[in-house]
Amino acid sequence: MITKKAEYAIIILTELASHPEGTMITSKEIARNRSIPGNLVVQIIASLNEAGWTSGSRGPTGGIKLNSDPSVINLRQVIEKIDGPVGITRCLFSETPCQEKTHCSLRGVWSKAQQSMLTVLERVTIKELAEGELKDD
Amino acid sequence: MITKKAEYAIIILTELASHPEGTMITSKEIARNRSIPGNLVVQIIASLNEAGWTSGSRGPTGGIKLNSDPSVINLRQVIEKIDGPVGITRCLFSETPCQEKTHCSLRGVWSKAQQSMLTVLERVTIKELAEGELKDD
DNA sequence: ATATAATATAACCAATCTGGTTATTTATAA
DNA sequence: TTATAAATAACCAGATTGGTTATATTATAT
Repeated sequence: MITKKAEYAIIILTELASHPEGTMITSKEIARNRSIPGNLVVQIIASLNEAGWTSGSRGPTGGIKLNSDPSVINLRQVIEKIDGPVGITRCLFSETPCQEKTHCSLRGVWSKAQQSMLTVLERVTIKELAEGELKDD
Repeated sequence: MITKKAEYAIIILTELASHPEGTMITSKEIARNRSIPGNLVVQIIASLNEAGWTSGSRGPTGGIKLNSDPSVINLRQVIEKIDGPVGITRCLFSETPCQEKTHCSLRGVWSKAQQSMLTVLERVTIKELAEGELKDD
């Protein structure tokens, strides 16, 4: 399952993308605007920084700003950065197919189903999400 | 994540489908043939019985037999019988969208991604899996 | 009848994962 | 030098998973 932390990460990036380019906002503001526990925001942003998508500056007037063009960050990337590799079954985590049968038909099915899901997630960017929200604010 | 029990359930049905129609095999045989812990097989078959796909008869000469045409059992059905409703995110388990924004763009994305995955799983039947195995036995 | 082989049902359990909380440290502006 | 904010790390309770164990029930073979 895609974790709530990954979902929060997407929401945090969307929040950042919904402010004018280069703007800094504090993690506290993000937490308040999006109803995410404050300390979790900080924790998640650490990963987003690691990916290079965001960066923070400390002290008063400090905050977080978006470093990357939100149109090039897609949801799969964010999910995998936070949760690690996606796998809809345990089977897909093992490098090699189990050897129960010479060829396990199931593995191919899992793989296809998962790829189908990931393709949808790859095609949605943070920018699109941010724009999608504007429509009904 | 699709649990190992659901995967086992599919494998058990495939094993049953790979024997001549009407044949009974014991849960112990299934366990041995497919390397599944014996007691788990019994546990899982209870659910398969409940769905009407299989039934057991007790005593010596007893065993399990497939009641349904394996070409009408698809993987989504089996997974949902064992694991309950599928949800790739917590969000999709709540009946109503959260009200953070008037319209949450994310929910639609999750839903589309999940549906895409489920469609693949719906299109694969137990019969196809059983036939797929024959190719390289 | 009775022992045996099989399904059926239920309770239990250790390990892992999740969604947090708490505490501490570091940097910076005023 | 003090307040504010990010950064980092450790901890934790509850849920889920993938089993195991124990016991009851039923049907057959002898």
